[in-house]
Amino acid sequence: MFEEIKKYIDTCITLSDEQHDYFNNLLIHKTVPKKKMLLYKGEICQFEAFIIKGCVKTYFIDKNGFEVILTFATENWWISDINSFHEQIPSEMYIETIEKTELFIINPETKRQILNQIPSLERMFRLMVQRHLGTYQERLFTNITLTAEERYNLFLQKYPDLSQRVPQHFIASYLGISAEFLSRIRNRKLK
Amino acid sequence: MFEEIKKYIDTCITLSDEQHDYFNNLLIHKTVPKKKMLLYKGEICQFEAFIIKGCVKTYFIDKNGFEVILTFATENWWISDINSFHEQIPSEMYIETIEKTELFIINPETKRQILNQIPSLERMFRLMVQRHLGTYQERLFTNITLTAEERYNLFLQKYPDLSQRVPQHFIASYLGISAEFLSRIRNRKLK
DNA sequence: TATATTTCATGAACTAGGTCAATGTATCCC
DNA sequence: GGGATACATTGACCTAGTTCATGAAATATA
Repeated sequence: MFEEIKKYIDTCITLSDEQHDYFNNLLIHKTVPKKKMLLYKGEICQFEAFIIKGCVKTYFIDKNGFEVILTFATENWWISDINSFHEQIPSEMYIETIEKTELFIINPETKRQILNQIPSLERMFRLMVQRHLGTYQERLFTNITLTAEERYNLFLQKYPDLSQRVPQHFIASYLGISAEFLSRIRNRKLK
Repeated sequence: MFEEIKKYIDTCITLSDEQHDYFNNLLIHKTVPKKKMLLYKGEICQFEAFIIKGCVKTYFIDKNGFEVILTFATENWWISDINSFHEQIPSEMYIETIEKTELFIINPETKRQILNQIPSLERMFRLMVQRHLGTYQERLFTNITLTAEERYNLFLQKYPDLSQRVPQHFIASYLGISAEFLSRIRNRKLK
């Protein structure tokens, strides 16, 4: 069960077996059903969660009440409203499962404990934030410079599995286009 | 000269006078002319810089060779390619001054020293990254959900001084629209 | 002061992508 | 298994924003 998160940590830093064990013991294991809200806008985010199995989306709601998906997260990704979690301020976004999802959860208190005990994990969490930042920078850039079709192709290339797993209109929302137009793009590509 | 950066630090953490002095003494003060490149894509970013006076832009270049401005930074902002700086990997972006600019510079070595001596500054730097992240999240959202005119109004409201300081076509680039269309929007607003 | 360079505005024609409405197709659930 | 609900496709029409050109201001530079 701890295999995947160990792998993830190993990509950031080197820990002893004891340290891994200490870390693992503080994780809270949880399974949540499909379509379950993990965070509402306005709430204070009390978790950083590592996805063992399943799929989650983070989104904003626009002025017409429509979802705008910011990110999908699947196996071996971290999910949280980082700002809300760290500063303990109300969240701007919603987080919701798309599939039945199995998670390791860290709450503010366990995080404090973990970092106290294993300061070198600071680096892993910093990398986590930086990777998020890089992802957003890239997405802003591609959203501005690429056409809808180019963005869709890029999406297929970067997340080939997601295009099978999540409904099409979620992908449209992520790409910033209407569901109808994505359908037309797909149609066009068949020819 | 150190007044502004002290103010900035104070919004994040509390330091003693000695700590402030220690910090200030490690800063490298530098003045660079207008239109000076601070970082090219492909280079490894060796600075985190606090802007005392002046204005800087960060940008990508799109497939047609056009600039897409990611951020403007002016007085009391930090500027860096955070990812490139921390991981010492090649940068994805360009950084260039728009005006004659006065900076405090921190290089990787001084940052190591500073954090060694004053670990509580870790928090300030983490906040810096998180604020950047929040900014990008919001921009992605507004870029997807708002019209060009709405985005321009938001820009005027959030950065009233910038609209006077930087050429219009830079603002268009930042907003993700053509310079011509921004001109039309402005014209429309006059009536 | 003249010249080159940037910057800004405006018109005309075009297109990527949106909206609305109708219909078809899965999927879920009792 | 059947009715409801969610999801995908398609057509017709619309519009926000682009591109290309041209000229006028404004700014820098010599």
